[in-house]
Amino acid sequence: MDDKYFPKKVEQKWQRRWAETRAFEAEVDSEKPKFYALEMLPYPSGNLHMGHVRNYSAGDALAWYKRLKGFNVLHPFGWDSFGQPAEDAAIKRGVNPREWTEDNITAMRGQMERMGFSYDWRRQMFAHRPEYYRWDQWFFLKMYEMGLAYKRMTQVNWCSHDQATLSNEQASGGLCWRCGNPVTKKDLEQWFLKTTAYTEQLLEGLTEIEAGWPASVIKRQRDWMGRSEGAFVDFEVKATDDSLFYCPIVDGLTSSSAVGRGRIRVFTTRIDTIYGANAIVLAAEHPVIQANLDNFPEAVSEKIALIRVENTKPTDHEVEIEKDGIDTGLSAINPFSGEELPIWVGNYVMMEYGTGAVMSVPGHDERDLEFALKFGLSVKSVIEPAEREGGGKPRFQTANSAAFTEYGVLVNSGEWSGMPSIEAKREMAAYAESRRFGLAATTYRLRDWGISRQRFWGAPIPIVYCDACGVVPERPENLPIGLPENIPITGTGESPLANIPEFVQTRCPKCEGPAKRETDTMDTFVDSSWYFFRYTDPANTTLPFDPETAAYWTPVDQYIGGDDHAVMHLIYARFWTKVMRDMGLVSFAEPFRRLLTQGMVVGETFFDDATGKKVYEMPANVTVTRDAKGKITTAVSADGRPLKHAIERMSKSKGNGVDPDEMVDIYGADAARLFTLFAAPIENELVWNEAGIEGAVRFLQRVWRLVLKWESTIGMTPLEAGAPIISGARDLRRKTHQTIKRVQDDFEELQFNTPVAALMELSNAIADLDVDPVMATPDQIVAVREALSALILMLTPYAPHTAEELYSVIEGHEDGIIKSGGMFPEYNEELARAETIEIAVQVNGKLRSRLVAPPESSNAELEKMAFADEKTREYTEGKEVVKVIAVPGRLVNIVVK
RNA sequence: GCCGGAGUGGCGAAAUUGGUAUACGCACCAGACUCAAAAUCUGGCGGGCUUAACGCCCAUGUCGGUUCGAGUCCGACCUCCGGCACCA
Repeated sequence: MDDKYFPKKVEQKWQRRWAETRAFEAEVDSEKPKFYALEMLPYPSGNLHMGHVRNYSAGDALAWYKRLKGFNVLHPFGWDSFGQPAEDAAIKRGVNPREWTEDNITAMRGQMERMGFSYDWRRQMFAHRPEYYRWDQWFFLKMYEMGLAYKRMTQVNWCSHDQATLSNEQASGGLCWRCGNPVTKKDLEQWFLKTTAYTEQLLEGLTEIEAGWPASVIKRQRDWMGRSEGAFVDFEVKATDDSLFYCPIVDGLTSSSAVGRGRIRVFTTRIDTIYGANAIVLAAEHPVIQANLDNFPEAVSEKIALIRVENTKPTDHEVEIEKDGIDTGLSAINPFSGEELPIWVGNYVMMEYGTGAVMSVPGHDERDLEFALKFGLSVKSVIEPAEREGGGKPRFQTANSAAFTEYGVLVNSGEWSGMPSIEAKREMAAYAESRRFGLAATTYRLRDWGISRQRFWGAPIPIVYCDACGVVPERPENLPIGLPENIPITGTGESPLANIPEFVQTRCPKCEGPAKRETDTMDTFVDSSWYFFRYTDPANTTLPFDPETAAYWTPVDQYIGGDDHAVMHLIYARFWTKVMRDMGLVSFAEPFRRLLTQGMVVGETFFDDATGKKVYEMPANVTVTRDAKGKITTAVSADGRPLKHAIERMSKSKGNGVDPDEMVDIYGADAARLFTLFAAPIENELVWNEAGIEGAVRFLQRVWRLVLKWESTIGMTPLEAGAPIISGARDLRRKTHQTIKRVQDDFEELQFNTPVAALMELSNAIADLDVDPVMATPDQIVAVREALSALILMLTPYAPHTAEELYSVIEGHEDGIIKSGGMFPEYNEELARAETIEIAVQVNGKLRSRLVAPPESSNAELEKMAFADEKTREYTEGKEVVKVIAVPGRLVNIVVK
């Protein structure tokens, strides 16, 4: 054993040994319990950053822990290697996207290996390779067959900066998820996957996984599905001239036989307020409006066109959009009251939600009120607060007050007056249904997943257009439909594949006649929707994976990644799994039993106040002052210039990234891993602090020196389970077993930071045993040996290289921990038990004294000791004792008057 | 605006879920070793009062409440962070 700890030497040695011994290769083994540990796959940008390191360090720690606990652990890795950056590089620098991607993967793979993560590299998947994406295409064909894939004209979310279409999830907040620029709308024919067919299942499934997922992610998914219960109500259109106005059946809402010509259907969650309706307001895109554009007076048509154009503009949520609209001149009959209501077009009604038509009730809806006030429409109150506090009459709505949007009691509502809202909602919907002009209904915010991308670097959609046969799916045996090599990529927003005749021109799979290929490729989120199943059977050439093999490994027991995928990847993957279940490939519906979302790694950055230029990436040579809350108020550089301070996500592009390779070079992979897990709870944001990692190295060095000190002594003494317990060694053995329990309990709770503190305490305890090993008694040697052995094994998840090396020193062989049957240390309750414990003595709830007692002391004994205690007597003497509370093992509280 | 989450030393953070607040680490201070420095080791380190010791008082964003006892539970407020955003 070296006198000093040389991380690089140890790390290289064990990385080689692990590869030679195939230490982390796992196979189906029905004798052992399995554990599937999975981290979200990265995009191969070419650079590993500290966020990756944190993510994979946590996953690797868990994988190691489970191995040491005797599980058969599947821990695979792969690359989300389709996508835009490769194409951007091709456009900007003329490189080949495939070569660029492969080079990046090679570079990052090297970085990953230097970190020493325990992956089964044989199972590596690459989204961009035909062996993988042929199965994307295979799934697409299956879904097409099942009626889950379809094509339609739509307004897509369009990012003009990236020249790319985006799904709703990717355009959340009106901003592009990748570049952050505002999203506009564009008309395009697109392929969709019917995620909406699974909305209810996706919602119900959340209750099943709720316990193992972060509450925030569950909540965000629920919000994203946006279930809302209400009713459809059909309003009959009263046109000035019936022959001119056509009122088509609203698409997709034909389930009710009551809908037909001459009616407009609205969706409302507040049918109880229907007597307060003053207008019907339609989206500019509503079919009734679009079908009749030519029939409106010119001024009206122009206004509608204007609103439509405004709707396609980027949305800026900082600024509230002003209500706008126009009276169409049409009117409709309120089926409840018989009242005639004007039909308006309003910019605040969205075609994508509900039916694209609302009944405007300004007395009880903020938006409708705003609209009514702007255009001078009448406002009527039809709901009163149910409880009249103080017995006074409730205040009536006036036109200028805020809308009363809560539930209450109906007024001015004909025969329904006096009924509470909740009851009225149910009864009025039922009434509408019986009269065939409405029905109770549930609508969702979730929409189908648009997967078409006018991009090159993705899996081609395996569809052929034939003049004779129309839209024809490819034959599965023709897969993969490969991407052509060496083609010009322009980035104009059109599908690059459309310009490649060799790709486009093909034969119809049905009639063998000439035909054209679909030139759009799939959203890359398709690749990541099922990759974790491919890991179970990565070489399969007849199916995406063998169902039986997958049945052994899946579902994933623990998934770890960033919460930025809460509503994209994590909804798509759940959807895909449900589809696979319906295809008979898997037998469950939820792919991830437990989910852990780790916080971002951020860096403190300082800018020169005068020039705005970044001057210091790390705060090492910056002097800062902080306010009472610890926030940095001023920062000054070493040469006295004032600096601006910012905390931002670490990345190479921001220039504040700490390069993992550099960390490994200076401190070693083990220290880097240990520090990222110790510095903060895994779900918190981690502010990178260079000094902290030095603490991690120091700790590893201390452990190294401890082993060095005891090496020769304990090497000669076998560890005997039943060794006698004598005096000094007793405390160390107790500490060892208490630590085992703490570390184990915390790992089960996925707490990675607190076990490190426990291990540091144990290490300090061994060092505190101030004995020259040569003079040590046998029981001391046994205790030290046990403590060191446990310490090293428990250190493995954090610092596997160092642990392997030290373990080989103690055990005297070089097989590696896993191959030599190393297990997580056994916890012994008997040894962990304290002989004496400290009991707090409180008088009137204030700590006044402490006493030492046997842990099994009864309440009566504790009380007796407390009253006998001199310090306690000072506070109780001469006072009336009202009450005594004793908590075994903890405290005695004496209440005196 | 609506919905979540969080406020504990100079900093990252612990606290067996109502029972001895500040574990562990970072930074800092002092000492030992050294010609010196680094490294290492030892000690100190929430605030206040007290000449010092013994000790006492106050401290988990603020103000109340429940309780023998509150960082933890309840109510109101303040601040910060995140999510959603005209969803009818």
